Amino acid sequence: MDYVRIYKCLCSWTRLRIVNLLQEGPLCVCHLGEILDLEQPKVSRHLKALKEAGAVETQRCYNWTIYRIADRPSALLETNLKCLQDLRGEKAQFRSDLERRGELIRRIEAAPGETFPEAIRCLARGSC
Amino acid sequence: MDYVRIYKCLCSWTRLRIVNLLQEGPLCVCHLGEILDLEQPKVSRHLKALKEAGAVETQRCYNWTIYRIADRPSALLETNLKCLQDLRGEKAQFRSDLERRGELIRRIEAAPGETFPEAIRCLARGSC
DNA sequence: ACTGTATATTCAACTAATCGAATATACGTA
DNA sequence: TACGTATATTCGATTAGTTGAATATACAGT
Repeated sequence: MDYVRIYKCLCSWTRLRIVNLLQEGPLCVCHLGEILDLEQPKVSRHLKALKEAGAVETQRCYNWTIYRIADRPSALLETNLKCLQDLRGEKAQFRSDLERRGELIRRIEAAPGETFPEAIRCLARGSC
Repeated sequence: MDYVRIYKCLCSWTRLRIVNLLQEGPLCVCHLGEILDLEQPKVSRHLKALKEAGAVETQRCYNWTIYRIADRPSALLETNLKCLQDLRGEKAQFRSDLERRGELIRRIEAAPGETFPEAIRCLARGSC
């Protein structure tokens, strides 16, 4: 795998925040956008870079594209994913992003069926 | 330490080659340039990026600036330096750069005093 | 002081990355 | 079929990174 491409995909703060969030569990594009407070096309483009470097994988679920950390990353990627996970407590923004993720998921789980389709709720549970 | 800056300094193939070489031992700018076949200002600028990210340190020795891997890198840097070292056999260019480094050092050690001042020879031995 | 060697910096040109805005595509549903 | 939602892509503008060429600085030796 191309080392430079891997490092390039990791040298954006937004993408590091995305990686941090996905290490906690899969998310769809719109939820990432909501947590990070970024417009959808922006999130999409960053996710594309991460995918092309092999850091994340996608799964289609109804209308949603669910992004998750790649389950068999290259050695260099795996090392960095693990290191970032170990360091996630060091960065205030990493912690607050994870807080927001928790709030979002609780909100989805508590909401009535019409607000969030069942699919998105099973995603929140990680069973999708 | 700033994660993005660290990844930025690692996302250039030239800088990865420099790191690979320095992991084997310290080198001055002109020897790096000779091994990599790059002009001196180019090497200097790449080294600056590595230094600003905390990956390398400098030591002045007569006319030469000797660059070496930082001896107390941040956790993220240390992880990556170690990982790159483990992977140095995977990249043909890493291997051939190390070959060229070996040839250069043998040449310095064998050369008569006028060709290479004593300082540069003690550098080659790592005793400078 | 001057010379020579090693290294660092500046500058403008070029290339790559990022962005907002708009649009296109995919897909389930009525 | 048309519609709505979620996601992806294109476009031109802006910004950041890299480059070659030239020049500046640092320093040992004369």
